Amino acid sequence: MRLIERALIILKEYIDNKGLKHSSKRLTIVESILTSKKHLTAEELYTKVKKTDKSIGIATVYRTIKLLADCGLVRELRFKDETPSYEPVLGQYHHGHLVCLKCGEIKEVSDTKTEELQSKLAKENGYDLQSYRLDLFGICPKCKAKDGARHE
Amino acid sequence: MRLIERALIILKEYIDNKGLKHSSKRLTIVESILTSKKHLTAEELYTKVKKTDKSIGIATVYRTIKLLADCGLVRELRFKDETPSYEPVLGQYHHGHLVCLKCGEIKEVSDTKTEELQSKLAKENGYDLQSYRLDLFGICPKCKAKDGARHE
DNA sequence: TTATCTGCAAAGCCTTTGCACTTAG
DNA sequence: CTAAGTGCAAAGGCTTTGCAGATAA
Repeated sequence: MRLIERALIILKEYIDNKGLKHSSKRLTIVESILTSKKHLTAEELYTKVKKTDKSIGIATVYRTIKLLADCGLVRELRFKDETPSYEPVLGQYHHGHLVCLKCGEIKEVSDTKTEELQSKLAKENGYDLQSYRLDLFGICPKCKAKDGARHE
Repeated sequence: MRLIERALIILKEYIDNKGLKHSSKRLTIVESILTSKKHLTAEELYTKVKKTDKSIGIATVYRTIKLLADCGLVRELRFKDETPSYEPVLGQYHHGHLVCLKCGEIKEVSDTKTEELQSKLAKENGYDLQSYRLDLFGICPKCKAKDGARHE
């Protein structure tokens, strides 16, 4: 399954970059959530994970979820009055652009929170989100400095 | 301020319909949150409310927030790893587009939360946001039904 | 060996709830 | 008068954290 392999590579790089270590328990949890077709709460993931490795504790599940969220492989969903749940973010291609109206500079930005809302927004309308385009138009810091000439 | 008056009418109707009662404490809390320019956490609202009526307890703040959420006058925001906060939903009008990749249908969607995040996103990068474009691409419910070819 | 990883259980945080009293209708 | 509203403090539910032992590099 290519998407998952790619995700595992991303994770590996993240772990290596941060000087963290690999572990089989973590891998079990990662695979459990990445192969899930639906979002899972921490408890549900914990239950699922235990089927593979009964010795895993829920603290590790939480720690792994946080790790995955940090490297962008999982995102947290919160529905009204519900326990938060987590869903894998696989081959989805997401980023937006920040465009300076003065100098035309274009900067790529990505933001999990924004994505999350977009996905939710689509879902609320019954759509399956496949991709999005987000363009933010404004004045970049450099031009502000030149222009405003009075604030930072 | 017309928007707030309208909100108070909505609330009154909600209360009357449900056979609930009016109370000055509740009104204080409602006014505090509806006139807030930014979203507030329960604690922040509690603090604000206390300036008007020191005898209000935080439990009532929570109860009132829930009431307002139920009648659609306030919505909950949850940013990653942050305490939930609440923002008034008044006459705001913001929108992006939901575009169906199959049939091309374009639907306007509006969402304050998304806009707020966009503004935040721009800010994080040092930009002053002036406008934005948000297009979400996916498959609309109708096309999903047709395609699946085995449902509908 | 050293820093990270883990399970466990305790601690934390935010929110809800039970109770007795107050108050609107 | 009756049912809803409220403050207070206790109870809950979900997450995080301290610790000591296990483990990757």
